[in-house]
Amino acid sequence: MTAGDGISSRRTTIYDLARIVGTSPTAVSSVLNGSWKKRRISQKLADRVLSAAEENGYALNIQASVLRREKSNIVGMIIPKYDNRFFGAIAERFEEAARAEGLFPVITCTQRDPDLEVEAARGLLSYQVDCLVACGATNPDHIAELCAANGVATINLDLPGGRAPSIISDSYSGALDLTNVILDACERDLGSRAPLVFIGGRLDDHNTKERRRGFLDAHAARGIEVPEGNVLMPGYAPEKARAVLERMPAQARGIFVNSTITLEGVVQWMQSLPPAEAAAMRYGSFDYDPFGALLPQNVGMVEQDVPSLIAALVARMSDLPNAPIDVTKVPCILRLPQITPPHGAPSHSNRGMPNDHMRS
Amino acid sequence: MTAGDGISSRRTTIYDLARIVGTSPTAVSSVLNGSWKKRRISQKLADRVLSAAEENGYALNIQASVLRREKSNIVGMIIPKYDNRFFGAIAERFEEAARAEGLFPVITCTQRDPDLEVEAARGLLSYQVDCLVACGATNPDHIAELCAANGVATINLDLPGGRAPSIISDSYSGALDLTNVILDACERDLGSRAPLVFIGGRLDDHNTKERRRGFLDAHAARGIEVPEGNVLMPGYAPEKARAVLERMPAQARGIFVNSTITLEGVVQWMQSLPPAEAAAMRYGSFDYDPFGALLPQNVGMVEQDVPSLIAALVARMSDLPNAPIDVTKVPCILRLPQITPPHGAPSHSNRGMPNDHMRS
DNA sequence: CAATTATGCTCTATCGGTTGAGCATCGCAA
DNA sequence: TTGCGATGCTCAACCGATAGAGCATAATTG
Repeated sequence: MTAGDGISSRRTTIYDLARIVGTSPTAVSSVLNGSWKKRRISQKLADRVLSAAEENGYALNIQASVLRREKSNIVGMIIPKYDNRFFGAIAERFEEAARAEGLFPVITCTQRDPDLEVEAARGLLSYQVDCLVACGATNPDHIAELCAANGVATINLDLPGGRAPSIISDSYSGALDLTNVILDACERDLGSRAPLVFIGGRLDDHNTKERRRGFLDAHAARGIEVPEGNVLMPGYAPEKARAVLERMPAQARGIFVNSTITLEGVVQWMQSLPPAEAAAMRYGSFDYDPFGALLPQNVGMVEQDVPSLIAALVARMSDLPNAPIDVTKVPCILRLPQITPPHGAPSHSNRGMPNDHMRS
Repeated sequence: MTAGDGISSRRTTIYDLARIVGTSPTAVSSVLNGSWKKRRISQKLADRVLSAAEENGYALNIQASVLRREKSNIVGMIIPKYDNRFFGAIAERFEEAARAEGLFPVITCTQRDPDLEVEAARGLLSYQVDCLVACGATNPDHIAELCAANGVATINLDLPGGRAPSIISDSYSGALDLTNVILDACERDLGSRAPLVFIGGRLDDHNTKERRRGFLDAHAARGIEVPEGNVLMPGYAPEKARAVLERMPAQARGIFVNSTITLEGVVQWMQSLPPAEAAAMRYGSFDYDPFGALLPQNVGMVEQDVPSLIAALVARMSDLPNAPIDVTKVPCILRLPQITPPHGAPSHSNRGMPNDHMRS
């Protein structure tokens, strides 16, 4: 393309191209959006239009295009944070999947702020999104209502709602597995059969509720009773976790951590213990983090299967708006610590070792 | 608002509201966009319009609005990945800052793929962005040309370019500091004055070039010569790092890691060493990761100052399009390992301990 | 009381692309 | 030579919001 002179006052439009090529704006439009075959434009004219567009660095004005069309092909997502691997992966995969479907993804981050969530949703509605994905929303039903009022379909991701189809991880089974792994490690490494401590989240949060249920059931299956004081749910923040851990039951040896964010606080707390005391502890955490997985007393992480979550999401999106209001549960992946192989030997593989499912 | 019946065929427009309230679309529009005072609409009518909008769940059609206006108030950003703390924080803070300025941010992730970068930039141009931020772009000048051809201003973030203002971290000074920290630790803990190993990145990458320069200068200032084989730049991927580390110079005790992504590979490799051998190593890394910071032999991380980077970015954005094509360097923050306090004592604070600059 | 100003609103064109309808021209068969 | 479909393109309306111009009516001034 010719390098813009930097002060090219106006952007190139189909009217400019029409004048340059010597044809009508309609012909230009149909060539550029691919409907020219149907509209019986000659190959010759199409070629001329395309090369003129190239030469002039033409970029479609989506605003005008969407304004006229019935579907925008824009799909929106609200997401709480970008600061952990789970949500980061969700955002990346969602963008990838949307593009593969010929859709344009717009993601916006709501900082776990309920007001910002609604504001962000309204913002995306302004973009005429065909569909809005509410990921980890504190009040998915409110979002769903707002969208319904505008005739826009919604899907809930990560946290379920009652007014739209939901795609979530099977937190219960994941928690059951993780609890068993930690209990096994405590018995094997430390000879302890004491109940674990559950830390992080809030009881009004669906995932926390399910994970707590799995945690308790795993104990029950072994006939281990869990005192109420062993379940600590002060939210997700690391500082909160550190604070409540100061009052942790003395005999506890194993910790079930509800999220990697909370895990930060747990690890900080553990590093403040005398080394011998810290060495006599084991923990496992929900959500996967590559560095978190490498920390000394970590005996397992439950990774949410992001590619499958997104695949389920895309499948539901194609059914919209007639999709049933149901909940799809996607199994989690249990990641066990990599067995450190003898030096120089090929790295020994076990289920879910740290290199699976990583960067594509 | 009245709960949508789910089949509300069309979205509410200003024409609907005008009919409901019994006034003109112009009046409705001016009330909703705030220009009603200037247009001498009465408070009474404004109130009626606002409550009708509320009741009908009205959401502005940005497409139509932007189409008519001269400025879109949309700012775009392309970013390579969401999978580490640095880019995650950049995305979050950028959204926050843009909203605070009354702008609408649209971020799109390019997977470090040069073609996708251009495609994504073109996509954002379609949205009539007023300004496009190219963050960590492999070819910022290409993006800048594309934008110039459309009369859109660009700013480079993280990696500099020659055709637009650039905001980057002061990699050289950060690398100098980090190298000194690692050298000190090797001497103090291991009694070693051997040159460090530099790992990660590519020499055609500006940040890598600057960090390598700081790395070499820190050695030179101590009169330590660095053999060429100590500088390993096989890209950023963890597997690449692991592969080249197999051929690491035998006498090396300290490693300068160019990014947290590369650090993943370094730590995996180190865990494959016999424990005694691993214990006799120290490393430090560019970019901060809360879990990475807590790993045993980590003696320091250099955190890029995201809030300051974004502040500088916003400052430049307000100068556009007349901003000079210059490079703004923002100092990095050196994060040293937290001194583990005696059990029960209040946590001892040193420069850049893990809780500074974290979640707001 | 006429002239002026202020108040409160409406009309109309417009942004750029899309879509259905329409209009020439050409080739070919009857 | 007329008729008819196929080919290749253009016209005009429209999507929803906005901005400038305009036009009543009410309030104020000389």
